Amino acid sequence: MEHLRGLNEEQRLAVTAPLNGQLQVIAGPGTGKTKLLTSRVAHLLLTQNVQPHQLIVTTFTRKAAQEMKERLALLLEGSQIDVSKLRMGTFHSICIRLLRKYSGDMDLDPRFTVASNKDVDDIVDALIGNLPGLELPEKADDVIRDDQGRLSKSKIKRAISHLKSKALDIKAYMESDKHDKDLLTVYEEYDKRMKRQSMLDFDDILLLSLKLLRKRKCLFGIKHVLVDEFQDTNHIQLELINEFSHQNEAFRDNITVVGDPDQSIYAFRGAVSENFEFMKKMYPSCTAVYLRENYRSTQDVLDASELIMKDQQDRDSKLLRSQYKDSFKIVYRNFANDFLEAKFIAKEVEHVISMKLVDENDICILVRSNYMTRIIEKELNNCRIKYSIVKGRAFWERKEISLLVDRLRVVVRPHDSCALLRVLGSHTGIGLMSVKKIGKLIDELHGTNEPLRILQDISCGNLRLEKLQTKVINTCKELYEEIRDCQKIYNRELSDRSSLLRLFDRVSQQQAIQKLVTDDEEKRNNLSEVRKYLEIFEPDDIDQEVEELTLLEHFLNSIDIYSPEEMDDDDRKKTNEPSRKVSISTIHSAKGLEWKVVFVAGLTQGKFPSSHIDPLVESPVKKVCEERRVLYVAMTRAQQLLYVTSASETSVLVKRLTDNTGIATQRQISLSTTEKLEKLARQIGTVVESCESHVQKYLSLHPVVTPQDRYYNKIQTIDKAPSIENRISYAGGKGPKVPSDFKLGRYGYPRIVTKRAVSRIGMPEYPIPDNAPPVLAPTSKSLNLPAQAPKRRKTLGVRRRKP
DNA sequence: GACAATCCCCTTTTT
DNA sequence: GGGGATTGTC
Ligand SMILES: Nc1ncnc2c1ncn2[C@@H]1O[C@H](COP(=O)(O)OP(=O)(O)OP(=O)(O)O)[C@@H](O)[C@H]1O
Ligand SMILES: [Mg+2]
Repeated sequence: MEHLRGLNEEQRLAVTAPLNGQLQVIAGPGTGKTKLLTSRVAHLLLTQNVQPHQLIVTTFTRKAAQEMKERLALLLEGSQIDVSKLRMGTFHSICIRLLRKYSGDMDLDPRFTVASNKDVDDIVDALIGNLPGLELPEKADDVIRDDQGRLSKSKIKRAISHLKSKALDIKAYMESDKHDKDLLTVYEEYDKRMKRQSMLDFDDILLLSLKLLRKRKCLFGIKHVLVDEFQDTNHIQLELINEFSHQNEAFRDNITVVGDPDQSIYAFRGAVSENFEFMKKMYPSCTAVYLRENYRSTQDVLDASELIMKDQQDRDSKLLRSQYKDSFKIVYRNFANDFLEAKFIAKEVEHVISMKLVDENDICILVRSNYMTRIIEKELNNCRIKYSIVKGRAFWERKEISLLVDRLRVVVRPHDSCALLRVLGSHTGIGLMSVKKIGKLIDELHGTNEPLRILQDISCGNLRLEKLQTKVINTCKELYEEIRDCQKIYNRELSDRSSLLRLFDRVSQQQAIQKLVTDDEEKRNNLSEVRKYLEIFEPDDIDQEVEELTLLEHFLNSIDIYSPEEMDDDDRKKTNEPSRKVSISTIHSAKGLEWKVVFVAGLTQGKFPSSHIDPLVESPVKKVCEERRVLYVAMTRAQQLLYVTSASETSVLVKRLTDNTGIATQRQISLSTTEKLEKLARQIGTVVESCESHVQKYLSLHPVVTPQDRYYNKIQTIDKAPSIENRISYAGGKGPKVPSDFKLGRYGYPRIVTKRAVSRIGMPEYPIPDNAPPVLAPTSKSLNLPAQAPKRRKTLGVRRRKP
């Protein structure tokens, strides 16, 4: 029984549970739930006479699905079983395939497109503009309005998504007695626009699939349904799980779910960990398995994480046992500002890599929100550390890429007004107003005319729009002709790969794209990535049987399902050179993953927990509980070394780390003595040469900074100047350019900050390198500072330790 | 009045 | 990376 190897007693019990029946595995992080689920799939395939296509396995991300497939392939080696036939993926990707195949049953355009975030944004913006009558100050702050009574884009999006995740379509919502009339109007407008463009949003995909499966047993062969990360399923997903398991009368109600209520972090999307209880009520015969052994982390990581959760109400403490012999104290450290925090992380990463304790792939830096990655990127760049930002679909949402994709969409999707309007807006000479006007026109005339036709009418003067400048009309004409040109290059008859590549080349030569790409190597590289992808892209088997779509259409559809990481992987297999990169990720997308070294950055009051309040959906207390779980998930990603850092004011979430002595230190003790370092290396399984010198280097890495040092390197504050610390230290942004003659500080740090910045993050403090030459103190006058440097000596940050 | 360019500030989390 | 305000230009 090869597939049962490497499992403990309890895990084995779960893996070999009967094919028929329901099973819940409820256990903490790193206890091997995902491993168990993978083994169970193998077990069912190998010993229970189950074919791959008779199983549904849902994972939380596409990456997780990919990983599970790879592990399964290993477990099933030599067995003739074709892993690719498994229905494995996220709920969404499984359902998209289903809907394409059975679109006929749902009266659905089989060539439907999945609306991107941008599409949804544009649609909601347009409908807000179309419903000026709904701006009602007296209804300020309701479910769809902001504090001034205007319709709010984000609120509308959330409200609609919320309805759909409770399986309320327009009809059902209308019939519910406590519906909001205005929300209903907005909902209808939204739906109208989506339908017109044959678009489905993420919630539609689940909702329609549920309806489909209830109407017709499309998945009649399914014998068992397996679900990972069950604590983050929402109402409609639980319904889907049920429906999946009702498709085959001979094998009804066969479900295995695994998860951990403490790791439920998607409440904002309707996830309810109570689904464990709901499921138990639905299936009283459901059995449960609990696991205690943790195979991922050291005991210190587990203890610190558990300590954080002590504040959690309604929770039994969960004592996990680490399987590691040696354990190392976690690091918690606060910095004066986020700039220094990022610098510390970069230095630390550089150190552990340079001593060959771990390599880049063993390291991850976790943050609460996406924007926090920028400052860290910048510092890693400074240290020439290779990194990659983990974010599934983000590649396709980059400016240059999405513009290209929009232009491709326009060529083959005649109803796609979202893409057309964005393409239009990308031309110089056409501004917001013109786009809005034309958008409105498309809205009004859609019944009889395709968007492209309307563009044509505008460009040849058939449709006269008031106050539309001739400049705009000319641009429309240009665009129209260009699109026609493209359609000559690529169409139903000319849909081979070389035509597609020719189309790509034509489109990427276009001015708006060229303007973005010149002077920006990264953007250029991104575009050639896409071209490379087009060269090798093959539609999925499953998708191929669906419809006679052209290659380009298949490609556009695949964007909804595949992440660029997979592109990257293909690439890597080809060139056969493993790319080593530090991961930077939000905590939410790091779910289920693990690294030897983990940094959790940005535990700063107001940022994490985010000061964002959403009293309409959750109570503030619940919100903090969820944020605490987010931190718990983050910390439990670590196998050996865990760092938690913050800037300026410390988050309430980590109070216990600072209050309790002996939990966290300010730098890694395991890197600070030869003996500990050797132990650590042994546990990791690497060989570190000359530990002694690395320890010495580590001790000097974060030098003690005296107040005098800080004083001499003090920052000049001025009233109105570019907020340099933003501009220099953050990648991107469209703020003021740093003047070319801008003086950097003595040590390469910015010396001028705005008063506003100082009030926000406090006066920056920069460490002085050991080899810094002496500096003459500037006069207090020139610095606008008190005449005397602070006298009291206080060690900042690191305390010297006895060797 | 429409548009582009510039500056300042803020930024939840994802399929 | 973008929303919003402001300014200068056509
Ligand atoms: N019985 C075991 N013996 C040795 N290693 C194990 C065992 N079970 C799991 N592991 C290892 O422990 C690590 C964590 O396992 P896994 O990812 O399955 O945990 P999990 O419960 O799914 O965690 P999470 O809640 O974070 O998703 C993996 O590296 C896995 O290979
Ligand atoms: Mg897991």
